[in-house]
Amino acid sequence: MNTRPKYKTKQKEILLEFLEASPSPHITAGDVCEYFKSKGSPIGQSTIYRQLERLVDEGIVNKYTIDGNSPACFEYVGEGAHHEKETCYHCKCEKCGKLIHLHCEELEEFQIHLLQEHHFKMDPARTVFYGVCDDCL
Amino acid sequence: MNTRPKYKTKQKEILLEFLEASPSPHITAGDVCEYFKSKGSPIGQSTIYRQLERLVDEGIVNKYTIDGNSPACFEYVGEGAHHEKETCYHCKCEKCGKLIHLHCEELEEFQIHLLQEHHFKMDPARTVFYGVCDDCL
DNA sequence: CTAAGTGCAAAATGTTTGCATACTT
DNA sequence: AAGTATGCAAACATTTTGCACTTAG
Repeated sequence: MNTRPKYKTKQKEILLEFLEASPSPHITAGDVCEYFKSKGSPIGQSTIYRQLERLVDEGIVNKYTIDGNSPACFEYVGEGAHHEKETCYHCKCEKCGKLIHLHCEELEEFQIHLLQEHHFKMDPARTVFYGVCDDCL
Repeated sequence: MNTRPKYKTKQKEILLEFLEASPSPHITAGDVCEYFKSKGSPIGQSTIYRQLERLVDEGIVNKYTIDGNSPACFEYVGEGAHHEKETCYHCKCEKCGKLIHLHCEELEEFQIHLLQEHHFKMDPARTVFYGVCDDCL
């Protein structure tokens, strides 16, 4: 986990710029690669993966694992936003495969309950609720 | 998702037997393959994957995604799990891998909230909370 | 100059698939 | 006989890695 950046590079800069400009929680590494490829590949694929991983370590970007086989999703949250931004939770429909992301006060409360009563610190970025969505019910 | 079994095969039978005998929540498809390979390969890899997937659909086996890159874990829960025992929820520690089973009133309430406010019917048998356990905190 | 970062192509990983064969009913 | 399931090996998709090269400090 020794991933503190030492040098400031062009690649890192434009990657961050891009993420900041498209703060979707559902950007995959592949999406990023594709985007930059279409722009004349100013960043290579390995660098994208490596920088993304680093940004996750730094807490500037969140990584969500929706399901084991699909690619991981990344969400830009920014430097300062650690406490300001609401956590994004995920529900995945087992019927149609749709991914729902939601912000939920009750869930945040439950998380606290889980920690206080069950001594388990849940990680919302890794936890996905499986079930059946509205449309499929 | 048409995966209801039609024929009863030898392979399916011994796979189920094996899972039932080792009800660990940390068995991966690879583990199963390895095991059967060491037994003279009475089941091929594709069959293992295909049957496992089917068992998950049938609710006889649970599948956990620990993190996008590591292999999925399977847990035998058996036929009866669907037909209402007490609802059991799972928390999985990302540090030590421990699986915690818990019964929780708040969580059941939250489930109702999820259904009523967010129109999502969560399936507790398939949902695992990932985070960090007491010991590892 | 040195350490850190990059890019390529190749490897690793875990899982799925096409197709001919074999088994269930 | 007809419909399923199997096994192999090859295909896949995503991510990681080895190594020579470039760049920031």
